[in-house]
Amino acid sequence: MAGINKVILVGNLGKDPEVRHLEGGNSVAHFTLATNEYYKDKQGARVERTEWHNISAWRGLAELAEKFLKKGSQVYVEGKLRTRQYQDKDQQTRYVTEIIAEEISLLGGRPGGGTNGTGSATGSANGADENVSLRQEPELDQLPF
Amino acid sequence: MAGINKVILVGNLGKDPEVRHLEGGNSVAHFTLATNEYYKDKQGARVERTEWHNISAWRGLAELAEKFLKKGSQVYVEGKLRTRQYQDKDQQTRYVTEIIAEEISLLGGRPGGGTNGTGSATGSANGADENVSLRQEPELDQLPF
Amino acid sequence: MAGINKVILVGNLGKDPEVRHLEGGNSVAHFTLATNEYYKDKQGARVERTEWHNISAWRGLAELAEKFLKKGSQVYVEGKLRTRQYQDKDQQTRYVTEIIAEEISLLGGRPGGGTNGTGSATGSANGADENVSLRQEPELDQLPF
Amino acid sequence: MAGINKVILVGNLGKDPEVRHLEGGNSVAHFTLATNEYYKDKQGARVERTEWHNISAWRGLAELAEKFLKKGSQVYVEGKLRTRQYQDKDQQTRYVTEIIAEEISLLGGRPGGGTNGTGSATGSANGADENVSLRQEPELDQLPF
DNA sequence: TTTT
DNA sequence: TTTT
Repeated sequence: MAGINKVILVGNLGKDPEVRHLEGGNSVAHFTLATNEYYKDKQGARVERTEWHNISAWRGLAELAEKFLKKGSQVYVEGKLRTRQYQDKDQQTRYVTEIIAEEISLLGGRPGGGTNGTGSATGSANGADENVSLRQEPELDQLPF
Repeated sequence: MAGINKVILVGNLGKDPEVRHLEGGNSVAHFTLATNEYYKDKQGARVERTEWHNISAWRGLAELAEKFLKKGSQVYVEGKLRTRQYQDKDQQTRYVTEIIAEEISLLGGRPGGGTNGTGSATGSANGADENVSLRQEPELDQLPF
Repeated sequence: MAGINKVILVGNLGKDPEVRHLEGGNSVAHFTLATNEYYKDKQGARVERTEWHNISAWRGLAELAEKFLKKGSQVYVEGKLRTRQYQDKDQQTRYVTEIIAEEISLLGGRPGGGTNGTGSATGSANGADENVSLRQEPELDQLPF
Repeated sequence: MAGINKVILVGNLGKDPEVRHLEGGNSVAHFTLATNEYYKDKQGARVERTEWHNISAWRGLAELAEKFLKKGSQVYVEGKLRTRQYQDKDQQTRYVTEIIAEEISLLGGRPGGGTNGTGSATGSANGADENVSLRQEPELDQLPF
């Protein structure tokens, strides 16, 4: 029986996305996303806690990430959880959990959600003036699961 | 700025939950949840892929899990992602990603979604005839983050 | 700027779906879905409250509904909200809010979540033994908005 | 059996919230939220479509709305669907579907997502500099269902 | 490593 | 009635 595997995040990119263009025309972007939450501890002090998420975006979503997202951008990400295993340098099996993006939408107003270290202060260059949003179903057989 | 960190799963338990009763009256349940998906590969063959998720449920949700969930049960789980780090036996830092449950709802009809290895074929004993569903906000300062 | 408009429901069909096959090969299914919740009133008495939702499913999702869903079936429905206006018999403008389905997944175990008034007690005929689940993006320009 | 009734929206307020302070200290805010989507029609022309949602926020969420939200603000709203019936001026039964908010989070960067008709251009007055976010379970027996 |  |  089919199940549901859905993640919904709203947060800020920790760094500019890293994009790799694969042989065959495919491309993939990776970035980390911070989601903050606030609560009071037993002493009543306000505590901030940040959770970091590993996001993978493929094909059209990788292109959107490359063009429009950068360090600090506030985005909505919807996707699915996937835990991959790999061998570390000591040949130990390790696991890493990622969110495979299925929808990305750039949030925030005019001035944009972040500053680009490399300059390009061209007004709302990466702001959400335009409609920066895409939904894309994963082509599962093309992912290196 | 606060973010959104939300996971929604519908799947089946891989094993009976493991419940620990902590000092101080707190309790925590752990279980794994399988979400299946189906797709066609390039040759058009039907492929099934199973993703396994680590679920942690605290306090009231742990009690619900202990009483009503077992291997095979079909459940709805809503929660948040949390990646913990720990030291493995070689003193290497390792990471594991879990879903901290905020809502659990037992799905499925009368006969229940699973068989209990220990017997207890008492009709709808663990079926969803009753309302087996609970939402509970995490008390963040009480979790061993 | 693009927004997010998402509905996630788990509930039971109130009646068998009504399916219309439109000219041009398109088809649409309508059904109502009940979601129950339980709470205690001020006197501590347990109260059940049922919310009814109007679901519209198009094309492949309409076919899935026609083939596999019936009165009582427990389903997961994901979709988007849409409020339509129409003229009632007195030429008054009226509004109705529907959920346009984007994903439907039949839940529940072997015997299935419902009985079919027309018989067909063929074992797990409409149970979720098979993978009865489909995601389908709406072709917005083909919907009669 | 309990169900799931969940709505997730990201959009912009059409007007400032209307807040009523009820006898007994309770309060409720109403506002409309626009979610935009973009698609291409059969001729390939880009079309924008706006869906309007009726949001009701109670108690703490009403106070958050009153203090921090205004026309144009970009917000995340999570809640549940509820269809109310009422008698119109001709004593006809009418229905209206609302989203009862359970979580509201103000999105957007410094300059804030909207302009206040009454002035107060005080920098980030309504921006999301602060953590403007609240989750609150509905006290169902206190809502005028 | 983000954001406020 | 919003936003871009």
